[in-house]
Amino acid sequence: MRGTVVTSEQGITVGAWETQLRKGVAEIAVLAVIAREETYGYRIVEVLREFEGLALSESTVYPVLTRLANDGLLAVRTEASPAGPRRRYYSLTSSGQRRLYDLQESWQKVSGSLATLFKGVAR
Amino acid sequence: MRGTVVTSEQGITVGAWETQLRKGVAEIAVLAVIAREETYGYRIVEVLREFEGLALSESTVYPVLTRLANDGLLAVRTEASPAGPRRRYYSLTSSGQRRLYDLQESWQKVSGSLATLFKGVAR
DNA sequence: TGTTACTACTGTGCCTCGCATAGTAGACAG
DNA sequence: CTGTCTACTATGCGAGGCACAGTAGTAACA
Repeated sequence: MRGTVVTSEQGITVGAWETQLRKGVAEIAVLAVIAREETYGYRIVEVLREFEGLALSESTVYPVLTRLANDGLLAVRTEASPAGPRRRYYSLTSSGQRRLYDLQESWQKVSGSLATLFKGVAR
Repeated sequence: MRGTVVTSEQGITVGAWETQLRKGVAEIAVLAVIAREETYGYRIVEVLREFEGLALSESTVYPVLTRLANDGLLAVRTEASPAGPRRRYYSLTSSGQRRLYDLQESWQKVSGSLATLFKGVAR
């Protein structure tokens, strides 16, 4: 019932993500890092390690990248590394940008709701 | 590695929750509702339905309550309902209050980190 | 030259959680 | 006595995070 239903034509979208939010953050964090600058998996792991509470292991990031790319949210390009195997550089497609925007909206709602909820809690 | 390790004696704690955060919000939302006032499962579902992005179904809330109670974070008391089966009223134990506080801390960190991350994103 | 270390990505499998679905049961209105 | 709220219980699935393991490229060092 309610908005949980995926309205047929758009597959996995924000509605489904709001379900996923509670297992998530990973997707939005990865998208945000890529939105700042085209980059590759190993680097994303390093970058997110600098953000408290957002650290993700490689075994989380790589599958996310694969999934997002399969969903058409990311474009890929490979380039030789000066110190290792070829890097797979990811950038946002227009759907990817749109998705990031939508996820940010959802995040704001949840975040705002939680803040409101916390206000009623004596500490 | 890092804080993900469960330091033997305290079982599932904040470290583990920071793993769980990404599937979570449910736990912190439920704890927060109970912190405001002693209440029961069905009512929690109703209350959270009023918060955008925090709506949880009964099949999510009840298992959460059971788990939190088993972990000693909630105390239970039953009371007859004027219009249905007996209600199971939950309140926070001192561990529960402590846990809620810790979860709020973690939430702030993640939330703040995401906000910082978003700042670097052109829109 | 072979060992170590860092870079960079791939693959497998487990465990937890959210949730859809279904069921039980009390109270009460028509 | 049927339907509709209220209130909780039980089952099972799918998705995702992550630990763990493996492969491979580059380079320093003995």
